[in-house]
Amino acid sequence: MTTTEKLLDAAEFRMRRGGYNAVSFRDLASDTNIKSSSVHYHYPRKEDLGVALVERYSERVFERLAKAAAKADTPRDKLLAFRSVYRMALTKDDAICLCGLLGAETAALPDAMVEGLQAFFKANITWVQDALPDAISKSERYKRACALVAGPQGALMLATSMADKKLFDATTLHLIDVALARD
Amino acid sequence: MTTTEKLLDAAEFRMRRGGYNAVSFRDLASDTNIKSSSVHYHYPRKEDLGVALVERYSERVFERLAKAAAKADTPRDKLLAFRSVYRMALTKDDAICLCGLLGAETAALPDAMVEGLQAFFKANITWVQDALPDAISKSERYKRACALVAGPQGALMLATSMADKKLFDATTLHLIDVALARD
DNA sequence: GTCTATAATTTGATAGAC
DNA sequence: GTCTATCAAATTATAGAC
Repeated sequence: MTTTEKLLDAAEFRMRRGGYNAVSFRDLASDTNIKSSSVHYHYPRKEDLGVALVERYSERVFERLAKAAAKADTPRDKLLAFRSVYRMALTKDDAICLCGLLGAETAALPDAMVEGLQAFFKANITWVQDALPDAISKSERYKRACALVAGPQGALMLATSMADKKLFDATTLHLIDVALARD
Repeated sequence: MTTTEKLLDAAEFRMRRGGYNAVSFRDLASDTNIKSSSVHYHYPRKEDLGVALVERYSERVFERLAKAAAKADTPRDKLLAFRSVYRMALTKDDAICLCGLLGAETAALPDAMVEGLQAFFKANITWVQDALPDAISKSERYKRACALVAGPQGALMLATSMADKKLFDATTLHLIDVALARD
């Protein structure tokens, strides 16, 4: 594993738990057994690290979505695949979505990071919209896609804060069912 | 306005934009034209301030919910009232829900604050559950209530991050409609 | 790429006078 | 309740040697 990979892993772990300001160069240095000045070699400013993090996170999510969607035939299967990608954030990493947390801090983040977050969410909405049945009108598909992106984000936050992972499952399954109801 | 009120206002404003770590004693001091040591007189540790903030915020939300519910007859009207309380966060304050943002940072917050957040969300779920029609089974009401609490929280985050307030309206209205569908 | 060293600023917090 | 003064630690960041 390269140093930048180790750094991004450590930064993602910390940022997904406490947000942008919960990560310091010295934290990352000790996590990866180098000095903080060496961290600055890889990411001169904290903003650079933040942008790289959002970028890598986005790529990973959409890789997983592409893979999951390839195996899914019906709209329902695709939406369940979408859900499973975010469910993994909770079960595998015991954390919420990086972009969900940073999205909540949007007002205090560097512009370059906000652009990355907006691209992430826009792509999420488009993905879900395309997964919904053609039979539903386009404007209605957009609304439901927004609900299916916002819902799991809120469910991740709620489940983590309440220390109740089942809450994510129940909530998101309900959301999928209703999103597929006839127009 | 008392000094503690001014302090809580300033702290809430900042925390709802950047999270717990985006607020410093010196920020609050300059916001209220006193010195940071005087801020410590009112809230010795930052944790004390955080707990007081969550407490005041929770009280205000449930006051508003009680008022809004008193004027609402049908389940749909009650849910629209619930939505309007969170919608105000966006339209009046141009910020997301304090507890939604802090909930996302749960893993990095003092225990006493997390307890306050859990109480807030639990009471939210109960409120919505009670607002849903009796005709829906209790376990189903619980699931839908979770979705109706998580959904608007995610929608606030999404709308803020995308700088598109209409997104909140469309998303949450859809959520309410489907939550009222027959069991 | 990594290190030592260090700068400049910020942060949470305390002691004690008024 | 607010102030001055101060502290110890943490933070982002840079310069320059190896």
